[in-house]
Amino acid sequence: MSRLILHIDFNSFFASVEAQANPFLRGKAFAVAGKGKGRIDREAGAIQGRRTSIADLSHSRSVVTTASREAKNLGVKTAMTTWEAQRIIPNLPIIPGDPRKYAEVTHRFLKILHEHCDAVEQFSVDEAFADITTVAGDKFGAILFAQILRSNIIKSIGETCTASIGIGPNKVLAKLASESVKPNGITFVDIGDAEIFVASRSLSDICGIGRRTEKRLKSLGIFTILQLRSAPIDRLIAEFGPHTGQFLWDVSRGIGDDTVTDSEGDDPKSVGHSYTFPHGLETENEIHNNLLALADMVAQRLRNQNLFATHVNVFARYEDGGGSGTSATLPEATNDGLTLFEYGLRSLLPILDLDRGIRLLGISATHFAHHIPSLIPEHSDRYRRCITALDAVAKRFGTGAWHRASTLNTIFLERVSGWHYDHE
DNA sequence: TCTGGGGTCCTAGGACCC
DNA sequence: TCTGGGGTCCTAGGACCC
Repeated sequence: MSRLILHIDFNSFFASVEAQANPFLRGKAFAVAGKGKGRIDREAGAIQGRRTSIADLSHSRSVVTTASREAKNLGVKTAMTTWEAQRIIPNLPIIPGDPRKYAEVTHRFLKILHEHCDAVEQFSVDEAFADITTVAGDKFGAILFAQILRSNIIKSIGETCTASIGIGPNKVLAKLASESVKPNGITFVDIGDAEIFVASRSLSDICGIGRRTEKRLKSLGIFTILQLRSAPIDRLIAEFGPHTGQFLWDVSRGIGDDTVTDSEGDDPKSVGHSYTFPHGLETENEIHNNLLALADMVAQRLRNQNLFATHVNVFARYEDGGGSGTSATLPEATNDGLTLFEYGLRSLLPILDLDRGIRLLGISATHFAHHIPSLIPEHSDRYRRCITALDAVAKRFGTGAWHRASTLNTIFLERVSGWHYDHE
């Protein structure tokens, strides 16, 4: 028997939440920018930077995270630079993103889903899958369920936060369905109509077919779902590998993964931060300071979630668009910023080409172990007490409330915190 | 067409172990 | 010492998502 999988997707999520919080924004064109739209932290708002300055948001490389519906109608798009957006709509209000606020709303809608569904899988800040097979029973039960869900969300979150809901026999179809009636619709795809429904969409509509895969398919003479359906499985596997090849063959027939893995209580797989500088970095000293500041932010979040990492990844992007990256295994699981920084820097420096100008630096911690390392010989009690106190400060005032003195004279900190230092 | 910042998963070769 | 096969870890890179 086929399952009933529901996908819910909020429309202009960050903008809707901002409009809910501030009635003056309702019905107006505006954009949210500044903080990334990533998978959120389980403990709400850990990356919150309360001091985000307007200067930060209008620097030439910052982009629009979400545009309000009114702004979208006038041509503002996600991922457009704020500079471009304001060229389209002069004086377009740019609201600094507030992860803490969004995480709170995410928490609320996931809670509603959890109350009624067997399994709920969070897909991003504003999207989730839910298995409603037993709770809904059949097509009519499913549509009724979606309608009740929507009214519960409006009651709990507010009327500006509208969502599209898609229901289908698997996750790919449910997602495709929720996208087919974008603002505020409910779409049901029966398993019997799956092949016809998929064929009515284009290749790039499929979650899992990105720019590259679409281009490669086109180079093989495959431009539509129907053409994809007639491609032999051997050929797809030879071209894209066993995993993607099988996925493509399946998806063209409306076949897909129907297992909703409950993500409640899951640990993240990685925790990282990166930053794009307004000007390329050219000295080892600048690399040092910025990487340490980023490592401290990562470590703080690890401690917040009681995670200990055994691997660290570091990466850089150059002014010319190229990049370098590497990873290192740590001798022992840690959540200390200095340790992440030291191992990260040690593996990054040899492969870094300073002459090309560093436009972005990033560091992330992975491979988590939950147990507390047996001993941390290199750190004194005093150091640990100090870190504990600083974590308390960060928890209260947000990441960015404190920084090491050695990292103070960096471009990155000025941007993140809004502080300005006299470089003398 | 990468503008950014946060993630996930897969592949593949080499080292190393049994 | 080499024969073989299987497994895992490590690193690097690619593709995708919002």
